[in-house]
Amino acid sequence: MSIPTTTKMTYTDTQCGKNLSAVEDALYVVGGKWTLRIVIALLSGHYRFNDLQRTIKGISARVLSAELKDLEINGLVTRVVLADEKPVVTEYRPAEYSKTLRSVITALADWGQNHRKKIKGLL
Amino acid sequence: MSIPTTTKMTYTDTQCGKNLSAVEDALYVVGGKWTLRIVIALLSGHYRFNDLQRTIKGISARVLSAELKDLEINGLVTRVVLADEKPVVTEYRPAEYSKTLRSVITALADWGQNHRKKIKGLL
DNA sequence: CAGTATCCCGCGAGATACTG
DNA sequence: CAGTATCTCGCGGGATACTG
Repeated sequence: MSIPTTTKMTYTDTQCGKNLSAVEDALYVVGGKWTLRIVIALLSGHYRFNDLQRTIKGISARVLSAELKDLEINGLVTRVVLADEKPVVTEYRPAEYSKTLRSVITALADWGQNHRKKIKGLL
Repeated sequence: MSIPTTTKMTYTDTQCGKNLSAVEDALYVVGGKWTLRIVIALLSGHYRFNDLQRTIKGISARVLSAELKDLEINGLVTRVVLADEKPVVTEYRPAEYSKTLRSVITALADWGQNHRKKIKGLL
């Protein structure tokens, strides 16, 4: 089965492998620079393209557009066209599935907040 | 807890801002392609350079080296030289602080595992 | 074993402009 | 408003080789 020739441990090792590949799977979908930020904005009620762009500082239309497309592919976003005449009106709605990311987001947000405190303490 | 059903919102909005910047802070430290994988390996008991490189498939020595350096700077890793003669022996130990990342890692791992299941179900 | 030194390339992504 | 079209560039990071 396992081949730790030079090192010991077997249990933690397979645990490690599982964690690694699971985290890799997650990061593949959600590890991009903008992905989680977009999901956060969506879950906070920003549904429109320009609104999203304004909310997520620094993102370009091109990137936002591309990012929304594969969020849709990954089942995290649903695109809804409310009006396709004259000035088009579109909404990007967080799919139910995107709510499963909440635990990830809070874990990350908590850690980030705490880390910021830690950094400030060092100055 | 309640979400304003109107298009204008203020509460959720500032919530969104907080989440966004907190998550950005976290991602800044831990959002790199390799960072979390390295932390996982470290927390699983892989302390040696070559061991880490073997465990984390696909990482090059150059990148691992660089990554370990700023993990050290960020207080997540402690470098310990066990022997500096002849064949140098070094250990990279996960700092106490790195354990605070466990919740992030498990949240991500859980989601990744679940996501993989979901994907398989769609085929 | 634990790294460093180079060389090199792709693509992620910024800036800017345009359209139905 | 909601995007698309280009053009451009840096740097993240792979490959390979070398060293104390």
